[in-house]
Amino acid sequence: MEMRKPSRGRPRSFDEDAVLDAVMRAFWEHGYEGTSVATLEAATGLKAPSLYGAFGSKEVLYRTALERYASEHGTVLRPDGPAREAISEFLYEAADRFSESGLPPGCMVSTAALALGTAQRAVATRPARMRSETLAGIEQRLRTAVTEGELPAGTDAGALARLFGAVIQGMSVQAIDGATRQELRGLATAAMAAWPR
Amino acid sequence: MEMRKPSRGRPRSFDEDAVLDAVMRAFWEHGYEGTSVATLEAATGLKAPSLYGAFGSKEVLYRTALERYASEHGTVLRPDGPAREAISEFLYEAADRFSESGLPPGCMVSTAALALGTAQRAVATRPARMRSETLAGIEQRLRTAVTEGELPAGTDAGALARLFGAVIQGMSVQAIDGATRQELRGLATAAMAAWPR
DNA sequence: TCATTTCTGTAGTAGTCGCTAAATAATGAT
DNA sequence: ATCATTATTTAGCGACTACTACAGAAATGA
Repeated sequence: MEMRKPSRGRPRSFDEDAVLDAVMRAFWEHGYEGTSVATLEAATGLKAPSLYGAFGSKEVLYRTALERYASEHGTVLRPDGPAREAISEFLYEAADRFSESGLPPGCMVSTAALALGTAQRAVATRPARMRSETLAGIEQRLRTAVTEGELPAGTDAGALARLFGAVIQGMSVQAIDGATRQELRGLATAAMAAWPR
Repeated sequence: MEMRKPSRGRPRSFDEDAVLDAVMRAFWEHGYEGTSVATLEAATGLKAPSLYGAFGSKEVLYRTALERYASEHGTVLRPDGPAREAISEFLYEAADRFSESGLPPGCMVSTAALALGTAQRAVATRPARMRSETLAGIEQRLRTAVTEGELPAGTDAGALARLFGAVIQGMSVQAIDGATRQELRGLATAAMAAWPR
């Protein structure tokens, strides 16, 4: 992907990956507008020009951090096996991830950029698309389960997908509000009772 | 509640209630940090000194608007009748309210102040408590339903309450993401399948 | 009419926002 | 050593933030 430039000139004094990790945590915890460049300086130990030199702008920094979050802390639906187990695992994994000690609570995507000033609306587009893709992924999985007979014909796959998506998003809110891992797991268990039979 | 001051001096040139309504909509749509005083001036047609004279500060203005939202656009659990119907109505009413045309989408409380800078954390306290109280209210209603035999003994009322709370919160996120009223109602229907039997 | 009270608009405050020009430092190439 | 290139630091940019001193306007009671 990334071309390693032949190292001419003064080398970077920081590990770009570690810095991006710190940036991600800051945005994860305080959101886009709640995280100032001064906050990022404090979180990374770098000065603004270094951040801007390495990444470009606060907006790009946020997007990069968001992609990193998705790839390192995101949850994906297991593509094989029964759909019911895939969904169940998905919910329990979310419960665990949203309550991971040493990491900010909740999901960076679920609660990202829900309320923004008009100027920064461009920032909200990407997380909104991520949420949309998650819903679509769940729905597709459920549709397949219907055609394969795991779910009864006539099951409203779209509504069911929205339900499980809502459960994830609500778990994120409750994690931020201080719900424990045990409570989130109980929530996941209760949600699985909505599985059609 | 409010003492009407004996009207000496120049009277207000604006309807305080209408102004507070406009302020509420602005905060509802753009959140606390996403709404600047300049935004509020544009939304109300007033200048800052009038707003500050009538209310006090942006923080007080937000709290006042939030209380107004809760009393005028909030949903309460019907205290009588079967718990199942109360919860069901609660979900459908939320689906309708979150997709009311002419009003901002989603719930001002569910998605309020989830990610804030450390300085404004005081603002997040009140909506967080409101969410907590909603959860507690649902749980109490379910507990009663267990003791009255409407729900099977051994039902995890706490987990079930968290589930329905999460559904509300997730519906709010999806409403903001553009879900239609019909889709939200379908979500509510799917959620009610989790009701123990 | 006059003084008093209260509100409104003008015009600003100090502080923070995201961002960057310019100087300095550290490296590889010659 | 000297140059070219890149990174970091200092210092500060204009724009915006929440907020307010002040003066004028509009109502009141005396």
